[in-house]
Amino acid sequence: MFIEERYQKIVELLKEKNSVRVSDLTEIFDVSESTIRRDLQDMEEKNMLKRTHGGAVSLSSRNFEPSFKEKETSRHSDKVRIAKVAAKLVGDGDSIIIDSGTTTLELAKALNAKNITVITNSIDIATILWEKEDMEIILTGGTLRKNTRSMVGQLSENSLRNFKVDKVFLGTNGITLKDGLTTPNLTEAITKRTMMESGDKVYVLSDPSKFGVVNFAVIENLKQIDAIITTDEVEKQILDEFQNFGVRIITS
Amino acid sequence: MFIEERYQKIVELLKEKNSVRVSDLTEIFDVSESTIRRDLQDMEEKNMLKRTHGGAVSLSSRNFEPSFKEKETSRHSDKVRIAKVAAKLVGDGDSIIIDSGTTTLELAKALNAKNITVITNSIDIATILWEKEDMEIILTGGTLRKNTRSMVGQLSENSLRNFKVDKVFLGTNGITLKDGLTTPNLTEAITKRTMMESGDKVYVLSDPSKFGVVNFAVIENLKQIDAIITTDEVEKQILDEFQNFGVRIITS
DNA sequence: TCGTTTTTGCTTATTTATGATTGTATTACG
DNA sequence: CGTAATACAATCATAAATAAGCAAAAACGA
Repeated sequence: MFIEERYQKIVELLKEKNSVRVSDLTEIFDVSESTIRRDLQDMEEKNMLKRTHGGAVSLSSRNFEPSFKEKETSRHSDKVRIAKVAAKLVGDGDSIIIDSGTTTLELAKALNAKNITVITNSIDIATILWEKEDMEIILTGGTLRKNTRSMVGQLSENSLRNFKVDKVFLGTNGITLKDGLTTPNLTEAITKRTMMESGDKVYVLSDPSKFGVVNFAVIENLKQIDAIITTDEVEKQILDEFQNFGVRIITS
Repeated sequence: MFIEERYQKIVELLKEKNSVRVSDLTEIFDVSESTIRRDLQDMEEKNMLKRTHGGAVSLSSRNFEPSFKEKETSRHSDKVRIAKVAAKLVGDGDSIIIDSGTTTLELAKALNAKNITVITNSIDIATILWEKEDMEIILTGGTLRKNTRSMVGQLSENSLRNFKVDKVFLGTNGITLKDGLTTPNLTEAITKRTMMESGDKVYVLSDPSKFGVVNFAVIENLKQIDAIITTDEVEKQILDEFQNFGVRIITS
């Protein structure tokens, strides 16, 4: 078996399982650990995978597929449900803004409208959309915030001011009646606010854990929002309060 | 049996088995190893297969897209060498622009100056730099060009005009004395030109295969360039011509 | 026919792929 | 928090595969 064939096979294995172990690969190919390590090193240089202690993971899985643990802890299934509802709001030919965030990332995956224009400040969302056909993708630019992999700051806001889109899909870290939408980072809050100003309709995607949470930086009060998309796990009483306040609630 | 017939037969074998060994082919055709190697070398140049140590594998099964990853593997070592030289030009505290491209991607990997600011229009470069410490990363924004994974267009140029950096590192698809720097896409050419205007020093990273090549869209003539970084594989005579023209050449 | 070009095989020095070994780094666990 | 277990990089030796140069054979054209 040639090196090139091993590479192919490793790529295939990564597609199936998202990760491979050095020890398994030595058995599969019947070669030494040195050889496998060299293979992985080579493949990492060629951007074919990401090495880890003990083996390697596929690049896409690293960025987009939440690991097993993450899925358990961070309400992944809620986010997928919310994203599917949000995706239905996007019609063929729409232009939309998608904010960075884990829930909005799911929205990007779920999008299936034809011929749409998407503006985003998230590198991960751009990478997801990159593989879809029939779509114009515009990135806002800006300073890269490393922990959210999003572009924020003045540059980002300047770009956003060039556009008026049909719909804006925002993520948030906290949402209450009194303080509205909040997030831990001021710069990010300002970017989100600019996004709201660039859209006709503004939707907030929020899993149940965000309700009642207040963070440092206020994005905007609820009056500017057209609807909050969440799941029916949120207590009915809380949702009613929001609706009485004039905010539309869409549950999945 | 004619050479062409051997070629055909090898292609057939590759379709069946996905890989062929030099040793098997010598038996099948009853010729020497030298002959088989020459055949494979020829066929690789004609993009009929991919050589490996010991034989060859078929292209189709390997990678369905000869786009980005494929480009990366061709002349990869050249690119790494060039990138290392370029990386040395970056000093602590510098602000630089890095253009999109496979060679400049290697530069991003090789960067090791402290406390620098990097402006780029490449998602892949941003992703590489994302893991490094001590670095501010600014993305230009713009429309996503799918085959180069870069941001181009008006938005990109507007962003770039906000900055004056110490050094600009550009990729190119072709470089000649007469036509200067050229690339196949007009929009991308304009973005590159804007980058040049935003920098004090402009360096072009070019592997040897780009010399003498002219593409559709002219980026800029050579007068605007401070130096071309390449390898010593380029014929001395050609490099001399460039130097006589007033362009500094840095080889690795 | 003769000189030229192409194709081929052989030889040798070089490169590549691999496994083993050793000391070091990272992770897991009590 | 410290220690054992595991994984790692770096280095070396070796065998296989390769590139490059040369010479012979075959094909070709005038």
